[in-house]
Amino acid sequence: MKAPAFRRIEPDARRLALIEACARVLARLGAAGASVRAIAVEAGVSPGLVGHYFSGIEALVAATYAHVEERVNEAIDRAVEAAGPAPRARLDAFVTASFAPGIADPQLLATWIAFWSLVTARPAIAAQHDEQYSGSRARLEALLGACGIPAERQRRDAIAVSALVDGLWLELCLSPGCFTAEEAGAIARRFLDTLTSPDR
Amino acid sequence: MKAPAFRRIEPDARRLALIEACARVLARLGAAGASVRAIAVEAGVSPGLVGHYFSGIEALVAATYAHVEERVNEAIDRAVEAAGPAPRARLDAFVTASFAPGIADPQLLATWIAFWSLVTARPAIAAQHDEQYSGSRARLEALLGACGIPAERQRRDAIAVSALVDGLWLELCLSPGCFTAEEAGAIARRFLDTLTSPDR
DNA sequence: TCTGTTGTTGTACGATCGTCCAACAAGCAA
DNA sequence: TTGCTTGTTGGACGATCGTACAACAACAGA
Repeated sequence: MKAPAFRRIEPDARRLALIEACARVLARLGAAGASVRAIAVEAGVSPGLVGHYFSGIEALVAATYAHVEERVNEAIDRAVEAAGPAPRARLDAFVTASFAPGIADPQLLATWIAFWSLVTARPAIAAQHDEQYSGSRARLEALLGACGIPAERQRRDAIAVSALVDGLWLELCLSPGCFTAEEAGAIARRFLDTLTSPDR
Repeated sequence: MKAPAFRRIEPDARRLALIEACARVLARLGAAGASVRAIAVEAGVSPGLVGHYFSGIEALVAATYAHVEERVNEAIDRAVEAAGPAPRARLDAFVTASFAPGIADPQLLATWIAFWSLVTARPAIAAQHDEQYSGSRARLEALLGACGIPAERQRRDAIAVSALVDGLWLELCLSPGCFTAEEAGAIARRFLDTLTSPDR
């Protein structure tokens, strides 16, 4: 009576395990270290299994980006809901959560970099990026609309807020010592003041 | 009488030639394609020469980033100078030039991505990034100061403008079809309006 | 218990990677 | 012209990459 050499698990669960292993490897070793073998070791499976669930390493990276971005969005949404019903408080919670520990994190940046490096060359991945970006912007437009931003300004302002938050997030990940998450949040909230001010 | 098999050139010129070849390869093949051999072919030299001028491929990428960023800064500075003496016009020229063709360019993004992927893991490269970022921010602070931004607000506002411009620039490179360079410039100039408005 | 399905293994393969270094030759000084 | 310095070559080297595939075994159903 010996222990089984491996366990079969549901395909969706295995896919998820590989995605999460990929995210951990990206966080630990960076974009350059995310090889099929390293990911397989992290997931506790053999290298061949990666090819069984994903058409290639690029597809796994793209799926990992989609999964990590979804988790980030969930965390931000929870912060927005926790802020209560006041539209402006919800908008503030959105930007504050974007710089919270675990979100503005150098280890997360590696996943974004690995994905960005594929966007230019692979049309399918560029389409995925466009889709995720427009989804993120739509949620921001809804928050802005609730604050009284007129419909014809929502697109432009959502692009602006998104760019400001992303730029601050990126710099916070690249040089964590340059300015703090609190400063980033204060800068972003001050920008929201100018957008929601009634005299514009 | 036969043509020489190769030409000796001044070390600084050879270094520059390798850096420019690296930039072209990054633009054409992306971060993943920037191998020693591909760069050597692009420069018209043998692969061994790369190791003779740079301690490794990472050092060449770092030098390439520094060089490309300097060229970008020069182009922006030229635009600022061409705007004349009016401080606000110079500030507008700064952001407008940041989205000009050849600056907001997907081909340039590959150089930034290749560099960013090294920042987290390599302390020396992180230090280089901090230095280049603070230099870029200092020039922005000077432009803001000339517009009447008080000294105690210059650091915060420069961080904000830099983040907004970088965020717009990044998205413009990743999805060129999502919004235009003109829209990005308009968004950034509108933000400058709020900063330079006398009532704040 | 036995059988069939298929998730999983482990390796082999060719390609490509970064680095290294002995040999070569271009160009300057004598 | 000759000799010396050293920029440059080009291949060898081991490591690692992504992918493919035949064989194996876990597990459900009979």
